[in-house]
Amino acid sequence: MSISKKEIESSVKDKELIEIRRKEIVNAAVDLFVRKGFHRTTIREIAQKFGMSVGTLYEYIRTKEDILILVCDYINSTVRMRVKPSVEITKDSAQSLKNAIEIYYRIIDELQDYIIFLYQETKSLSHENRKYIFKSEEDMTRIFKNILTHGVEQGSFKIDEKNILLTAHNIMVLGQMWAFRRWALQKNYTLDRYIETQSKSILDQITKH
Amino acid sequence: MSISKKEIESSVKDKELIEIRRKEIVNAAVDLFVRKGFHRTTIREIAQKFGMSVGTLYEYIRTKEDILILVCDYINSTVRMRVKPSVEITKDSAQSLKNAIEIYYRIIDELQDYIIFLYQETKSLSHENRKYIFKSEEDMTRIFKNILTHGVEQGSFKIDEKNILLTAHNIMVLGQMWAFRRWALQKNYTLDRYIETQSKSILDQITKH
DNA sequence: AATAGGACTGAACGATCGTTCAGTTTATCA
DNA sequence: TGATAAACTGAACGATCGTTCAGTCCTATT
Repeated sequence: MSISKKEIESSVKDKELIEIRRKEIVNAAVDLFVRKGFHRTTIREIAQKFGMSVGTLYEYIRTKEDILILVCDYINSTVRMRVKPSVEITKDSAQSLKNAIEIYYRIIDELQDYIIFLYQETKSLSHENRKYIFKSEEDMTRIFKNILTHGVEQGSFKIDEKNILLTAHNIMVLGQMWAFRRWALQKNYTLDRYIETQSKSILDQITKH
Repeated sequence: MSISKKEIESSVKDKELIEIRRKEIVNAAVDLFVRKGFHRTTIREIAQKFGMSVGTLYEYIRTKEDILILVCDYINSTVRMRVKPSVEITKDSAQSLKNAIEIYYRIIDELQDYIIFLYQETKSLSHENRKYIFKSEEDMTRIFKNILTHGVEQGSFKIDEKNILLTAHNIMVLGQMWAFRRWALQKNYTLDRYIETQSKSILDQITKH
């Protein structure tokens, strides 16, 4: 599924073992990265945390950046894998959108440390790999875009054709904001209230009055 | 004005010279930081760029993080100094808000590299200094909050008391999004269109129908 | 049991970089 | 003009860290 996993070379032959070890690496690295940041985390720490030597670690990756790719990829696909199956496009477009927003925002709340990490460390990736992260985010945007387009087509929503994409981005950013502005928001609002308020104002905005 | 400048110690006695040198340091550092990131930029590069030796640089700061504080502070106060005097609370609240949004969004467009930098490197600051950055962002939020509150009081806007703060945050994040989602937005919209669309939808949402 | 090769180990390497400090230059003022 | 202190210099220090590789361990095959 994920592109990067296929592209990162390894000196180990056993494909299955590569999968197992890389999962261990990601599990160890994701906590350290989120807690200390990419640059402050050392290869030694990661190796120690999943109980292997530095040398072995380097049998499964080429560089430290490879680990960052694996981690970013893991976070992205975790979010996507949990949103996608829960989202359904029904006849009641307003309800579909409301559901999708709620699911997405709750996952952001749950994975807020990871979301913030993605925002902050994307720049540590090479140009090539950064493009991959953006592509992944565009996949998520498309989910909301589809719901919106469907709602417009069947007459539930009233959005200028050209603004559908923008609305999809707004929905996503207003969710992610719950994570990266938590220092201000989470003192003043509960998650439930936040979801309710934001989704109400989004729906108000696009529903025919 | 800025807290940090007073708090960073220096071995140099001449207060005026400190100001001058620190401005040189910030000017040199801001470009390098924005282009290469904080961790990838070396003290040597900064010193070389403003034409002084590493030793001299260390007469004006204590650690590398001090430079980061100076730079973050510089970016924040630049934005604030340019927004604050241009914003005025008039009788026409809707127009006041529209103006404030336009001014803020245009500055974000102009300083987008700096805004992204702030988002990404805040985490490299110590807890103490991060709080300072958040406080600075709250100052900006207050500008919008005041306009909104004023509009509600005189009956132009209809916002639940408890949601005024949230609306202010929404306005700011939808602006900052122009910078940190430029990979998607700036291909599809012009700044003028972006400002128009976003401010229209914000105003629609809070204006009594 | 012998052997081959895949998987693993961690000490060592080399490069980088923040920071310091002994010494030099410059400016000030008696 | 000479003395004093502030300002400046950059080589050197010490610590860190990504990466490598010569050698060991383990497992499967004959």
